Amino acid sequence: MLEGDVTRFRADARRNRALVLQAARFAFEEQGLGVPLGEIARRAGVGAGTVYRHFPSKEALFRATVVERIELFTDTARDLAESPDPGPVFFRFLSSVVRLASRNKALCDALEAAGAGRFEPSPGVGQDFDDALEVLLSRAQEAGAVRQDVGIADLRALLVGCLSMERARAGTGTEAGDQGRMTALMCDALRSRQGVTKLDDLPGNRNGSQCEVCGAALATARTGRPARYCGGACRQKAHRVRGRTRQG
Amino acid sequence: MLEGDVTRFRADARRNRALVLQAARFAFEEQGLGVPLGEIARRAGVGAGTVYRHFPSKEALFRATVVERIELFTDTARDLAESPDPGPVFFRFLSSVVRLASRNKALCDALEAAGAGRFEPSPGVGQDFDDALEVLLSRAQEAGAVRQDVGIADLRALLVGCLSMERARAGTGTEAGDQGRMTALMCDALRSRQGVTKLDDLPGNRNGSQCEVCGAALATARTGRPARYCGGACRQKAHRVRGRTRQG
DNA sequence: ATAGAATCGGAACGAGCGACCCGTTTGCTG
DNA sequence: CAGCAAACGGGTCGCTCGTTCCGATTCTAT
Repeated sequence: MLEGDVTRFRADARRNRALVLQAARFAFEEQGLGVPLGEIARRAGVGAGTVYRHFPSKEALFRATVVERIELFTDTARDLAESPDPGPVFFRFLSSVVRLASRNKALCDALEAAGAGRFEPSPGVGQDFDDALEVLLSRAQEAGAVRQDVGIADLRALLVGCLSMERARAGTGTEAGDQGRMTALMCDALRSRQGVTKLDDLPGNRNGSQCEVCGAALATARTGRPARYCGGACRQKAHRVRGRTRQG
Repeated sequence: MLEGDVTRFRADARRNRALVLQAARFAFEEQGLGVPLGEIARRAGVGAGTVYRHFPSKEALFRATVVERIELFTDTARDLAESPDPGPVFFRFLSSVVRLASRNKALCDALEAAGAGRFEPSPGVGQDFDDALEVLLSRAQEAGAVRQDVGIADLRALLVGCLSMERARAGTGTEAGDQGRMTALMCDALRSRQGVTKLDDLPGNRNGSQCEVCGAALATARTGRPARYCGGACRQKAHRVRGRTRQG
């Protein structure tokens, strides 16, 4: 049902629903999907039962808070699509999304889950975002600012990766001015330039296993369990390390 | 105590310890830190009590299985440090670590946790790995193959990011031959080349807040709660989206 | 004002997990 | 072979968290 259709609800119900949504928004932003539902209820000043009266499950509440943020990104991307100068606009938008999402653990969780195929915030929302972003990408590619061999799936993965990187970089206790550093690095990877790796032409030895020490391709094992090392040297190295291992 | 000091243990204890370690290694590789300890015990064919007899906590068991993998990486990096041709060696080593770790959820979890500063697998292990990796990095930089403005902390974050990206890319159901694609992209970002962003010279407006729609810097709010949008247009856009939001 | 219905809120439930303990079994040693 | 100490393992406890339920409360239409 639409939120605009307000006369069907009692006034206190409307008020409490707004309180729950706001509390959930802040709690999810700070702690991600892992925040206990009881804490959201406590922050909203209501009981847990009230939360369940308005949202059928914790996941539904999470979706309700995260969908609006993604729609905001989508709308912004649509606006920017009409802009001239598509290259800088594309890079600025990407950086912006990463910067805003990295302060919002709920968005990180949602993007990560969507990336792993586990979770769709709401039918169409992720697709709409992808579509809007794809327009920005292809404009930037037409303008020659972005390499031709990346697609929207790469971009989705890059977003997830940038969030991880910024979080990892922030966790090492380096000065705060470094925020955006990894994103800038990622943008450099996207810029079109001579001499970069041809992504669509990578060597494809992915089907065979690889040595766990040196990464060399292994011949397919036909006898019993699969081989783990490419030869005597690497096998010995692995066992040398294992023998050194101390007990916890 | 050292594992080599075997006479102090009964034969069945030694056997069970090995069974537990092996079961833990596989279980953690497949499911990460989240796997229940009972399942590890079941796979090893022992009771949960036996696991606790050998390892004081689940985390200690996790460390014991993950430390040896990291030491393997460290040893490999040390070997490669003596190689001529440091540029290709550096990139091949990075790709190798990502490829191997992306199949091992335990390593992903450990790296992620270490990146967030929550977790040190064992005193010195992470440091040793960083040191060995730093040698490879500086050799590659001296050879002119890697840009000068990245450091070991960047590399640590990049590793975490690449793991996230490969996982996200793999989750979208694209063909398996795409493994390593995101890592190749990141390697391109690391290559020294003209015209890349100067990482140490990024604009530093990080202290002020930023508009949640367009990312513009916000003047510091002196009145009550902080501002969230840069002006009327962005505020209206945010509320337009919020009004459209449907109930879960 | 009042009756009736919608809503509230927190107690209670159940599932899942980590940690621990103790009766039983097993291997080592003299 | 016998005795004993060490190890085994499953049963149990406590905790957290999502969810449900129901008596108490509050709102609104008449």
